[in-house]
Amino acid sequence: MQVTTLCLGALVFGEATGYEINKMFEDGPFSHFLDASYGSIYPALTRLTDEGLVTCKAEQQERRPDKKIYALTDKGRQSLSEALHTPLAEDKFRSEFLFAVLFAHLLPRSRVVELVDQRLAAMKAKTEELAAKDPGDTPGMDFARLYGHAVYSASVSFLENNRHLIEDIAVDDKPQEASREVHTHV
Amino acid sequence: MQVTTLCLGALVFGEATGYEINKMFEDGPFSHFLDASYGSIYPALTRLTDEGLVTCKAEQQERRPDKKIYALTDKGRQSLSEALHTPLAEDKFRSEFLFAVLFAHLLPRSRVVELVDQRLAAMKAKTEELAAKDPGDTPGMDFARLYGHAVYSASVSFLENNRHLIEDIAVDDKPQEASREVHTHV
DNA sequence: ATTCTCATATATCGGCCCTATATAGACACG
DNA sequence: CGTGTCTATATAGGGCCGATATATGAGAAT
Repeated sequence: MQVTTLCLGALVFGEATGYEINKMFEDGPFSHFLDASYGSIYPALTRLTDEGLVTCKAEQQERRPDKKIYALTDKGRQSLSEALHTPLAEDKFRSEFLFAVLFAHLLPRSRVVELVDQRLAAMKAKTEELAAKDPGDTPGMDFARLYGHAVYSASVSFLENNRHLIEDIAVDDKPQEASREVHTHV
Repeated sequence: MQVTTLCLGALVFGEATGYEINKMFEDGPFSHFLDASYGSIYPALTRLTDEGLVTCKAEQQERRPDKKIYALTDKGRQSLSEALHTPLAEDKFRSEFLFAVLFAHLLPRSRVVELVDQRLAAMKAKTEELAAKDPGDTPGMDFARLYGHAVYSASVSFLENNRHLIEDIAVDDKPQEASREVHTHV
């Protein structure tokens, strides 16, 4: 699914600028399971305008570059609908953490512990973030939020209960490093 | 983290050809949380060879193109270690299913049900796949497998318990479509 | 018997996309 | 009064995926 389609989706929720669409992917309702950035959003909006799937009205601002406000056309709405009726791609999941875990036996224990701690903190933050119900959310957003919450909760539980599995296969911290640290403290 | 680093990781488990490395991402131990394809793997291996991070010995085969077997050098092993000691990128998760769910109120109920069914089937397949312990797996792979199993299980449970939330906001199937189907049956 | 598909194996092209950067004014904080 | 952050658009460079090309052998289907 291309960024153009994602932009059409973003505009279902109302007209918006490229900047605002970017925020939806960065911080907003899409941020947890989609990504797109300026480098793809602006060209996408230009293409969509050329193809008549969105309209673009430039709002003149004093001493500022024009704000370009994009809105869906009927053709655009129909195009999105078609995309949602064709087979969807499977979820893509990419985790450098799990990649690193594969080499836990090559890493000092302190590094593995650090990685798990960082990840656990990030996961807990996400869980909390997704626990808060926003009254402005649509039912679809609500479902996605609850889904994410369920998955992140499971993730946190697993990590807490099983972190020892990889921490115990990591190698002991190098003696010279440990002693160096001690010395600086003493 | 670039594909070059991923290739270094793949070669920790033993020497391999580009084709075999691709399989590790396609079907093998990496497939659940990483991806890379020919278009990036072959150029990566060339770059790594040029930089002395891997060696390449060509094994001549009768009536076949040479098989190029790559192996890690000490420099390569060190480079991987360095990569694992620098801050890792956060997990990336991309789900067209959740994107589609945001527009459940614009889709016919039958389509939403279909999407959930497909996804549930895919998730269950993954869960089963990850339930099987392979004696050849390293402890790191085992951890990653169990992690995936926990997350996918939670995902299946959530979907089964909450699918009604989005199915109930979908619009009724269009009368003319429904009646058309009925007519063809009658 | 023959055809078709799948598996082995390498490699590249086109196009999409991310990262980083440039530009520029408003506003707040110290 | 500088520094950083927010609004807002845009592009260049480079990385990566998907599709395709090339060869051949094995096994399945017809």
